[in-house]
Amino acid sequence: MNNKNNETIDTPTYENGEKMYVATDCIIFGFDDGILKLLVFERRVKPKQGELSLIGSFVSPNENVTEAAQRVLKEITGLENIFMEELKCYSNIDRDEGARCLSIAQYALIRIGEYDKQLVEKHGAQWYEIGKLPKLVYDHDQMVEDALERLRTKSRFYPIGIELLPKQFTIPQLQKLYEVIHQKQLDPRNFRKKVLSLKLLIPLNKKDKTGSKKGAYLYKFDYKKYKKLEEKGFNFSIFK
Amino acid sequence: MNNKNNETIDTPTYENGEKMYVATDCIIFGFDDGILKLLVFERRVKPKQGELSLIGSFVSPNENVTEAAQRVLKEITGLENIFMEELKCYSNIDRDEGARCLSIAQYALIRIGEYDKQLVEKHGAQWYEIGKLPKLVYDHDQMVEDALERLRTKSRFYPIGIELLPKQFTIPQLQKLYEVIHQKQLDPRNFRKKVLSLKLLIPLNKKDKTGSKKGAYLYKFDYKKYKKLEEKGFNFSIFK
DNA sequence: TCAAAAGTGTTGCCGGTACACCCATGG
DNA sequence: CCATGGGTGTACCGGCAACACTTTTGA
Repeated sequence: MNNKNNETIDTPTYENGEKMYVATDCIIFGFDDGILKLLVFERRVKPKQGELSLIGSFVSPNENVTEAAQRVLKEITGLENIFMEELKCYSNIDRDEGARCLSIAQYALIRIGEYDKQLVEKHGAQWYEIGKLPKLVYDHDQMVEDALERLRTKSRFYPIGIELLPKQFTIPQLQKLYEVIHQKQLDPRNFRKKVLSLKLLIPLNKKDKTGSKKGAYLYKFDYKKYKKLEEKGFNFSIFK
Repeated sequence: MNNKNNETIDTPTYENGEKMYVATDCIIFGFDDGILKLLVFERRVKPKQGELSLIGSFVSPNENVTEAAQRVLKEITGLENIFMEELKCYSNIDRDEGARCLSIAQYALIRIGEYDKQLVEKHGAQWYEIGKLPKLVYDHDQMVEDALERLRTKSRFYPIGIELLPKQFTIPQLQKLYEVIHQKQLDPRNFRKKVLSLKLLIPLNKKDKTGSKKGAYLYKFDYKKYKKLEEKGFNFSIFK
């Protein structure tokens, strides 16, 4: 047993490390009338003035990464307590030409009717439809691609899609959301049957008439019941 | 449109950020004769000398986080090209009392027969059975818990469990692995039927006699075929 | 009155689950 | 020869997929 050969591992003293800048970037999804959108931000200052980027910030000494992302999100949209999840750490050495800087990307799902439009405008942020997104700065394109992939895989087994809909929503709306996320047409009869069989939608006996003349019944998601089921290993899967 | 109110967001100049130490820690799983194990490491130096911790390192200026983790893994086990995936970034401000330091945890799945025993011993690392694990330093307990959770959820839909078995394995071995990971007894007849129906195991027409007198047929996993299926949205799920 | 979307029901089939017996072999 | 684990077959049932028609109502 000899300590000298492996000092870099056995002795993680701080002199061995080099400090780095740590940022967080938010991939903010919204769903508006059948269209999946992303909130991006036009840089008003150098470097890369005028180019599009995700919304982000450095992580301050007095906060952890999650708190930093929540702070940014609130500053830009006015929203708190929204669905946000860590995506991945981006750490390539040349990802930011200015200095060694890594970013922990987080993706957020927001109800597009609820954000503060004035705040968003003030920060030069705009919604872009997924698929019509221009080039973003640095590795932000990659982040968006990865976030989309995560949204697809995760929404297959967890009801996170609900976070993109208004708190009261109709079954056709929910179906449309799944179709857009998964790029796949679904049979409305089977979709309805499947969704209702899960017994996780609470009928509100109210109709939403914006989508059709007949109107569609509104539901809300039974979060409490879902939480209980989830603990027992239940999976909210719409697809087989 | 006014630039002055939002400089902290619109102008991510490096003066606004504070640099931090960035580390990576590896949660290394192994599967040995029906038992799921973790490779942990006894610290030989201060601080926290003699206590148990995960294997980790600071991220150097000339490498990204993945490379750092691969470096550590090779230094300790001699292994390269093994399954490793980012788990989560741990960034609480007081997680390391010495300095502001965040860690990007990665979990790795290794074939327990293949690592370099001498190297492991030299670094003071040892295998512990999951569930009989003593307290680890800092937030490493939390990392292990999160990694286990990830292993459970991910192995439900992706064949990552295979990474823990020898390259040639038997169906009873595979079943045992699933049982241990998911803490659940499975019916051997149904398990076999299900696994074979996926057509992803290549029979080797050889028997492994270490487990029984009769011997069990050996198989290997068809990675190429799986890759193709995965691209089409196929899911390797053993459970419903 | 009609176009457009919402809502309802049936059937066949595949796959999951439950369950019992024979096989091979080393000791 | 027998204990131990490995391997095979069947029958039932529930859930998924495919598919056509009626309802509502604003324009």
